[in-house]
Amino acid sequence: MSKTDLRSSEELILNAAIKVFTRKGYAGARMEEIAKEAGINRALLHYYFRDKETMFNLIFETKFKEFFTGLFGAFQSDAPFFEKIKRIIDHEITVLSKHPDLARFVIMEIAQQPDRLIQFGQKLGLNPRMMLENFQKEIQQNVLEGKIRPIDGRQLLMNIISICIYPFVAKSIIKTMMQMDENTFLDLMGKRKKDAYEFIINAITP
Amino acid sequence: MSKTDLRSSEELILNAAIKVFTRKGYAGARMEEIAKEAGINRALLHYYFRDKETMFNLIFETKFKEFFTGLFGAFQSDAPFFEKIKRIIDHEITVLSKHPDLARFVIMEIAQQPDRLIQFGQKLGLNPRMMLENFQKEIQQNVLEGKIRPIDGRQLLMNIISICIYPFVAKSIIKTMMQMDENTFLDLMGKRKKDAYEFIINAITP
DNA sequence: TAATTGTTTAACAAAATTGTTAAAAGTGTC
DNA sequence: GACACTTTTAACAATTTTGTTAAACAATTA
Repeated sequence: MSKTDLRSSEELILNAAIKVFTRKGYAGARMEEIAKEAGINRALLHYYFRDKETMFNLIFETKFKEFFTGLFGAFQSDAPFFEKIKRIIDHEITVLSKHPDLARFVIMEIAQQPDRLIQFGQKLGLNPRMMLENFQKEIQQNVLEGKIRPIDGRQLLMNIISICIYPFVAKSIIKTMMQMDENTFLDLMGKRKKDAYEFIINAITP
Repeated sequence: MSKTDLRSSEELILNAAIKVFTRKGYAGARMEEIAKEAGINRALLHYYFRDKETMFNLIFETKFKEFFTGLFGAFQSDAPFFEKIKRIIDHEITVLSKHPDLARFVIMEIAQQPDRLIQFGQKLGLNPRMMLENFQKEIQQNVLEGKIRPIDGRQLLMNIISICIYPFVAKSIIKTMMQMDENTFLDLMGKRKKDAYEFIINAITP
């Protein structure tokens, strides 16, 4: 393959590895399948990347960042409270619609090895604790000012996140049960940006 | 080991297999680890159960049933609408609090092989489609009667399920970020039965 | 053209994992 | 004690998966 090809082999391999790892997880992924998906042979995988674990860590770091960074950004924006909620919802649903296996992959691999959350969080300079504390303070503030009903900040936080992320994690179940194809599902998720926002706002306005 | 022991080896193996499979998934589970967890040797695994796949299918069927049957029951109870929602929430949070890996396991394995949902659903005589259709009709009815705000039944359904299940799927992330130990988490889930109910009711009452 | 880099092939080595077998010993039952 | 069933041991076979190597070829660059 010449250098004038649209994508270098390295890139082809990386994209293939992303597909296979995010679909199957570390334990279920096969180097052979990655090579096949990339349209090259197994030897070349090891020419560009040391081994399976190295490859996985590279991809996990990318996906970890993709999953958390934007979300943290939305949480930390200085928009008014309701607007901030809107941004969180829009951002999550937009990102997860584009990356079908992202949420499931990250959640599963952290469940397999919880210390990855600390490890990669530090590596990327994310501070989940401070972020959550600030958001909870903001909730408390709004409760005190009577702008929203009294509610445990942790529960509201979990509700917002759950409503955004769960449908993508359980996508195959939802699609089967509701008899939707991929496009119908994505369409429903598009509408969900508005629906979820209204649902949450109705739930918390006094 | 004598027959007077509290648990038979078969039972020990099964419980060990449940632990390992639900924690690691099919691909990540190791027969060796199951034997170790059961306190017996690998040969005995094959004495009682043909092979890994047979074992897995047995356990998956059990867990599939555990995950869906009670939930379907709650959906199909003939309680009034709000009471039904309350039962669904209570049931889900109670079951998932007792079986920490249940939701993640079932969701992940169905994501790996979506036809399992149809296959095991039929085997257990569950009819997800009819159940969902009935619940959505009930939502429509309540909307028409003005008892709840206008809402897409599919979205409300997803909201209820998401709020109940997601915290258990992402448990390790939530625990780390909110700096909770296991007991604190379970305590929060206990309170969540009431909190989630109020949140949802507030969201839908006009 | 020579040198460098990228790529394929094919064979193979090494490791991990699963599954099998036979022999012996333990257990309870008749 | 004879019998059937359970369990352990230990070795090993089979398979799958991962990783390595050397040789040849292709493409690019100096």
